[in-house]
Amino acid sequence: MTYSYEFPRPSVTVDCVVFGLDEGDLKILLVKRLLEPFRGQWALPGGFVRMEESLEEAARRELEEETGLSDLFLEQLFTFGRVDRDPRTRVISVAYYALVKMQGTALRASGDAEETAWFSLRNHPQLAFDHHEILETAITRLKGKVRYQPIGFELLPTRFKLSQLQHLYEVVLEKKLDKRNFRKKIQSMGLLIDTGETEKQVAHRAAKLYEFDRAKYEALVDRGFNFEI
Amino acid sequence: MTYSYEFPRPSVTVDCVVFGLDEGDLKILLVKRLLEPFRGQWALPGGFVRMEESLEEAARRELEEETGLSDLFLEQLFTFGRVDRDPRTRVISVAYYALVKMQGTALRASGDAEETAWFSLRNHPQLAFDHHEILETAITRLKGKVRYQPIGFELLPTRFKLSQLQHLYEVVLEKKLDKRNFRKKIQSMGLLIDTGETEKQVAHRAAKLYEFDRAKYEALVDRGFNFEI
DNA sequence: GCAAAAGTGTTTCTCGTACACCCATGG
DNA sequence: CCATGGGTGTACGAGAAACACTTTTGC
Repeated sequence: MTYSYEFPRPSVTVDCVVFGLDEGDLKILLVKRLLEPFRGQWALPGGFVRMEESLEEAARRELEEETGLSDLFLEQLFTFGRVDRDPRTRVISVAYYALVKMQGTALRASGDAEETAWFSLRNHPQLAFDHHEILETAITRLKGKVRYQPIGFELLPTRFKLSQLQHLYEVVLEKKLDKRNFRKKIQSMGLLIDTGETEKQVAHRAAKLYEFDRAKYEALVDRGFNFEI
Repeated sequence: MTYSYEFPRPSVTVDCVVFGLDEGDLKILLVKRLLEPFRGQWALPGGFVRMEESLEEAARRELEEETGLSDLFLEQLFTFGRVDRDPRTRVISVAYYALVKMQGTALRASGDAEETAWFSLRNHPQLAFDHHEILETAITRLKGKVRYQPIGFELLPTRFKLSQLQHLYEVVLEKKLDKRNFRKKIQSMGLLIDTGETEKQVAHRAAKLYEFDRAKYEALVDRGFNFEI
């Protein structure tokens, strides 16, 4: 081994911003820390990257350990490396963001988390480390990306109503959308499968339920299609 | 210190994809490695992150040391962390991409680089490590970003002709653009300063020279303006 | 006077936007 | 029968796309 690999090494962690949609309210998942530093404070789920796993594997493992969540949409966000971002030693954090179908998903706190809970996006406790900055970066990314890639569906149940889809965009983009124009646009893409089902037992006309047609989307992308809301 | 900081630590490097525009041809900057592994092979400029510098500082320092370039547009790209991406030990690389005004910029090889040179984007030597993957990621990012942010100007001299600007977009986006429509669109944004100067000594009608109006762009962004080509 | 690049307007068509009423269902 | 959310069409205007000729300059 040459000299170069013997530079002092920073610690490397992954941290995850997990978004969920709860009856039209955008939420994030936080864990209460069991360990120092910031013991007892709320923070993003995350932890140290092990030598035998990739960064994404580390993120998925930590999410599973601390919150019980698995199989969710996960994408790398940004790597945070300010020298003093951890009060004890040099720690570089590779941040990810995740989207989860909240309805019917139970949380389980364990690992380095004392407690796990969902918080409303604009009403959450103060966060440990520079996690507030990570969160802001994730929100910006989500708002930017949701318009150009069909990732919003990751926040909805597999079968959903058009009004749920519209509401999702309204919440994420923070602006009202016109119902007829929204429906016209989304339907014209031809990416929704009409399941033939409707909602049940509602005190008004029952809505049709749709599914996102992932296979068709991927075929269209190959032909140069660009999703855009 | 708690147990957690005593996990084995990976090495952390930064690697930079440096783009330049040379008479209408998109180029990247490579260095020939002085050290093992991959000694004598071409690679992206980069190196180990030191404990007392941030990631971006590390990227700028390595670029300065290995190529002599400073003060260029630099933005974080992606972090590569496959377990076996370095044959010797675990190395996580935070990749950046940079844009440089090539005309009038001289290179200087030093540091861990035996030699430094520009290569045409689609005709370059095989690269060390997973640097080919990093390069492809950078190209995709550049193509995606150049249409929505005025970063193309970073590749042109401070004063430029409209035809140079159009040519830049044609090269990066890999498609021909209509001259009249391009000029109409770019001029309608009101972000170009007419310097009153023209090119000199050319065997045809002399072109007007423009500068990008960064201050005005930033003011417009604050009012919700979106750059788009 | 010719080669070479600069510069310039109009028409057509697509797509985004604005906008209001009837329908189905449960209580 | 009423409250609640579901579902539908059209007219207008802005901006994208297509397209060809004249101007300036050096040699």
